[in-house]
Amino acid sequence: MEEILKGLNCSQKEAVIKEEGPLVVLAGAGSGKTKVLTHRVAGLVERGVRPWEILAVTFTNKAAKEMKQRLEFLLGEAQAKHLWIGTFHSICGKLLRFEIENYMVNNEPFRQKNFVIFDENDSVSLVKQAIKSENLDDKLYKPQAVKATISSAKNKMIDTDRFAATARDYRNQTIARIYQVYENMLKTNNALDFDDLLMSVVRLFENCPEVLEKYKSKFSHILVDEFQDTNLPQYRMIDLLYRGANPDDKTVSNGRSLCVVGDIDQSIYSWRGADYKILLNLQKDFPDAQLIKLEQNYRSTGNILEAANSVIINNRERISKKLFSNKGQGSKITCRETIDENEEAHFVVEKIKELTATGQYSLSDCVILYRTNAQSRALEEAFMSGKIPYIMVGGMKFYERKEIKDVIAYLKLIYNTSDSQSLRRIINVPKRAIGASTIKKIDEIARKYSLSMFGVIEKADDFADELSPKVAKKLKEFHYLIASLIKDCPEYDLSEFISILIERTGYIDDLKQENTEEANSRIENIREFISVAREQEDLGLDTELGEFLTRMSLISDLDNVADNRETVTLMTLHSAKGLEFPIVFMAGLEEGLFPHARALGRNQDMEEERRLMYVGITRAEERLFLTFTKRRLIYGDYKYFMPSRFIDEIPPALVENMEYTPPEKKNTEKEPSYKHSKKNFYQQDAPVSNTTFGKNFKLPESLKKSSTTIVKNKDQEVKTVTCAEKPRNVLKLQEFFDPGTRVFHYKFGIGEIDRIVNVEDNPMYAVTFTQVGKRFIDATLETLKKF
DNA sequence: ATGAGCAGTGTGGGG
DNA sequence: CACTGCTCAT
Repeated sequence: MEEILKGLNCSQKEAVIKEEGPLVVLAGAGSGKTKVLTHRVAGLVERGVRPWEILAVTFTNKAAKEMKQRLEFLLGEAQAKHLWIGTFHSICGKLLRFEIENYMVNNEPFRQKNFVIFDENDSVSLVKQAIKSENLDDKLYKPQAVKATISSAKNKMIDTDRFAATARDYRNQTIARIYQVYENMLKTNNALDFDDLLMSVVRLFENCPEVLEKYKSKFSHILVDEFQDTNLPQYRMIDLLYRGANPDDKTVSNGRSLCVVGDIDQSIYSWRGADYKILLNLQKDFPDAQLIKLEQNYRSTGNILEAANSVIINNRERISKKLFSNKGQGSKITCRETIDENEEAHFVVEKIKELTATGQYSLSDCVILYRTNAQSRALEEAFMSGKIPYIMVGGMKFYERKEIKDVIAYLKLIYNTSDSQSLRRIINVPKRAIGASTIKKIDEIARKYSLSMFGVIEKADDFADELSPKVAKKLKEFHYLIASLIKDCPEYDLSEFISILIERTGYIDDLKQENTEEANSRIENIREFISVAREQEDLGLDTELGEFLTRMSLISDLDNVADNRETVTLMTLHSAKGLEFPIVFMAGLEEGLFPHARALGRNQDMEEERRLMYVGITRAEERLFLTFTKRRLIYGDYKYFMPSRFIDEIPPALVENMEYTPPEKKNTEKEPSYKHSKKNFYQQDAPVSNTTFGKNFKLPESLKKSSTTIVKNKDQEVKTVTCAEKPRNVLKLQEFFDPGTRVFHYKFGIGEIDRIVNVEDNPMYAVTFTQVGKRFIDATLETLKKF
């Protein structure tokens, strides 16, 4: 225990020690709340609590992973692996996989246990189908907007009946109809959307006392991180797990505990139903709760902290709290106005070059935060031109790419043939001459006979008067393909099975025929996906298809951000929650962008914007740069902006302004050349550099080559595969690099080959890159060159 | 059934 | 600007 308490301050110790009952920790930014949580878990285990009795809920998978790692260190792997650590969504997914069939609605299970999870795209397109099937105009009822309404209802635990009953106007009554149809469709697809994961667990607990009792007695100690971002179903779930169905039960606290950690100043997810009032009201719900405040900040310098404090005091709805630091004043905050988003981006790039030039800071010390994803484009371009490696969090996620979604759709269909969404996605990919009209017909038959679309295809012969023999033949072929895969799936490891899948479906062949840069990169991505599966097998993760698919649905891009990479990080302010960096740039501080236009004039929303500002500022340890521009390209034309009010809320004494210098005055200064000629700046350094580019990275048009995928290096002989029409039949006398060879990859930079492995009969290099870590690279594509 | 070309519309953030 | 969806020709 002494070991565990070492290095903690008084309040932190108190929070770690408390044995029984409810505990609320109000933890300011950088006050060591993660430390409190992990040490609390370690302390419990040390006191004899069994690891599997502890449930720790975090906000992101990344945070969960970090916590797990720290606990492996503190407790050893043997103990740590039994802990239940995860996000609400992943824990719900796991729990439902076991228990969902116990939740009965009208005498049948709410879902079968092989349910699939629909992501946002699937859900929106399902809503769209629902709108169409109700013969409504999807211009009047925009699928996205309707989905958002349904989602917010679900986050308030409002089911279809109650939604219909409380719908006052015609529009909402119509949405109620769509909601009902949408729910029916989810059910026929045996699918859940993200919101359902949470809501279903609550309903399960409410409707099934035995199941609740089972988990209530299992989890005697519950910890929740980032509690200010909890929504109603999440809170209900925690409340039910801790107190059970009877909140007045006084024996609850016997040897049990609930510890929630949060900071209402960092509540930034109200738009998805989170409500910091849940945290504020916790002492009402739990009168015996102990309250601990952590106010010492161990992260930021005085100036940064003071800026954060001065901004957040403008919010009216908050508990007064003032963070203090013992790090000294530190540097002033730098504020910079630029002419447009390109100059803003170049300022950031040049500043980073300057800060890292002396070796005092490394690229991984720097982060650029912005309000909207759209802002990333100009920044990315500037980093590419400036040859600074960067990694972008968010944006296009790995599993959101077409080819990955396609492969996952195959897997989902194989796992759960009721999933007509996935079937629609891949029934004609690659082309099988099954077009839109056929799909429509299948859908109609499916509705008529209450079958899944796959069910219709299975029984294609029975619908001879509706499907022509030609079509039926094609469908039978497709059915045979899927059926054979279903049959063979259990016989193989997952990674092997995926190889077989892309082989038999002809997916890779199809891409190979295409023989374009894009197709090759898709092939690479699929191979990487196979490697992900393989790696998960190696790590001993559960690669049973259902578990794997759940994990893939819930993984977020942030989770893949590895540490210690020599790259700058780009991300939204929302993604940055819980992270810290020595140097922080906040870009786009303009009225209408940040605070966002949709928050102007609405006080509640404005306060949330301000909390977002607070989150941004408090990510910084040593240096903080704020930038804003006069004009910005939106929808293709320029809009003009005023500086953000949040800048004015920082005391001028803390700020050092770097005024914008008009171009004509600049000749005498030693400013970078980009200010003179934007065009030149983009054109000057064309060749691909040894940098890591973001996942959205596309080669500039000028660099695209049709015949090879390798960018040649002047002084290095590189063999390139000359791609004929059928590249796979070209006789290749290829020499492979040996393990240990230092290599260069156009996307991942420099690395070293660990070994050569075969993935679906394709040689692949397992390479550890300095910047992106371990990757599998197709050896036949020869994208690697000796370094 | 498929693909090219055009018109219309949209971006707040994320599991 | 970028993406989707629709129309029309093949």
